[in-house]
Amino acid sequence: MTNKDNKDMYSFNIDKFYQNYLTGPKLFKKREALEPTFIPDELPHRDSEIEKIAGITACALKGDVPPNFLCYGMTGTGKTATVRYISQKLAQHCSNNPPWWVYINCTVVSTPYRILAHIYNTIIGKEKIPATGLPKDIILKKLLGLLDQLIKNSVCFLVLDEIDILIEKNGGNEILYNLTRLNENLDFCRTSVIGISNKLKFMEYLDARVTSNLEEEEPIVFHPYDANQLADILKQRSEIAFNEGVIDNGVVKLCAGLAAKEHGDARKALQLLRKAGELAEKNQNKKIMESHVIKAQKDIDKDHIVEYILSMPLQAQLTLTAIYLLSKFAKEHVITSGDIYEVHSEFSNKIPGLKQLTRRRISDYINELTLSGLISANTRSLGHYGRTKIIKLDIEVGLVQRVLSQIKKIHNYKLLDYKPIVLQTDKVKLKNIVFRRLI
DNA sequence: TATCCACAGGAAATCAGGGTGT
DNA sequence: ACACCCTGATTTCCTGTGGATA
Repeated sequence: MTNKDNKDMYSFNIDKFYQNYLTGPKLFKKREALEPTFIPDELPHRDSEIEKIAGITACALKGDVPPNFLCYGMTGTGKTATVRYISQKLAQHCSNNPPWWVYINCTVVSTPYRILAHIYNTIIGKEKIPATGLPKDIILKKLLGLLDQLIKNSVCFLVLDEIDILIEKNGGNEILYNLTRLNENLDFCRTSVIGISNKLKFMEYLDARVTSNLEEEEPIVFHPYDANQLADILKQRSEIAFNEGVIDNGVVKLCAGLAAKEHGDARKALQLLRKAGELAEKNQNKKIMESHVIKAQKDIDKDHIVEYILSMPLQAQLTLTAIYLLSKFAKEHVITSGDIYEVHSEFSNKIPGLKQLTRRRISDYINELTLSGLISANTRSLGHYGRTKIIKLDIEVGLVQRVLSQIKKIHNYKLLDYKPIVLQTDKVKLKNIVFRRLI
């Protein structure tokens, strides 16, 4: 460690900071209004979607079975919000026996077993079904019994958010098949499945029998918001979220514009505005300015990367570490998947108890990192020297360095201090990666 | 032009770790 | 204690392949 590594050391007076913060200007009135989970009284620019869904679900008011249907649209196009909005409205117009709603976020609740358990536990209101252990068919039977017993003569909506995640795993078709035809085994209760997906083509991976069950109605497509619509949404929310007059002219427009560039993502727009507000408050500014938005934009991108890397499993983090080391020290060379494997293998000698992975597994990790946008990979043929993937780090080296050094094992075993030495054994490729401890 | 490297990446099997009811 | 369940991570086995080189 040299002095210049400590350049961002400075003295920070936390007491003073809190004091100033408390006496400084108060911008937020109700911060939750900018959260993605917040459902406002009115949903601007989603009239046609609301109308369609209302039409499909209205028969629940009279106790009939609403058909299963799907909602498509990119992230931040209001799919989940609209469905939740409808559920609130439906309840308002249903004095007796209002429908039940079970929300299942398939990112979190991602296996057939857990979906069944989640539905059961949500309805009964406690953790009655254990997180693991029982056979699925037993739980399905239990669930059917519970539905008939507790939700007599009413409807239960099962909302499967991010339903596409389910199909990618095996068993996804089976659980969807079961869920979409629960009614055949129910006497008193009626269920209806609402699938929410941000991938349009996920139906292709679906079994034909599930498709027909799930597409009893035309899928409802949520189109991205344009900049003006985003501005309307932001205006509406900011009136709830902020005190009067704290937003500078142009801030809303800027947020809307930036988010519109990213496929009209309302979530992003709201996040920008919130972050900008937080920055302004932290700096004790009286107003949120455009400069705060610009800064917020940068911070959000960084936060995403940091959060993502820290949430990865250790082996994935080590794969990234290998790529980091290679791109830091072997600048003049290209990085291949074989190199990454070699370097990663070295790690398993350095960290006690760490399993050495196979090439196959590393290949999967490389693909995951590529999908996440942290790296990019191009398969290239090197003729007699085989075919491989050329990997490139897509984010700033310094940032990767900082994040990786936060990871305990990587830090404790000083992996970032190792240096892969690349010897060129032939003119085409780099090979024979040897590790040497740096002093 | 056939060859052959160094992988890519699909499918199925296996393992370990969390559980269950009897 | 025993037989069995569910899941996620990984291994095993495998077939496929672009294009420089022989």
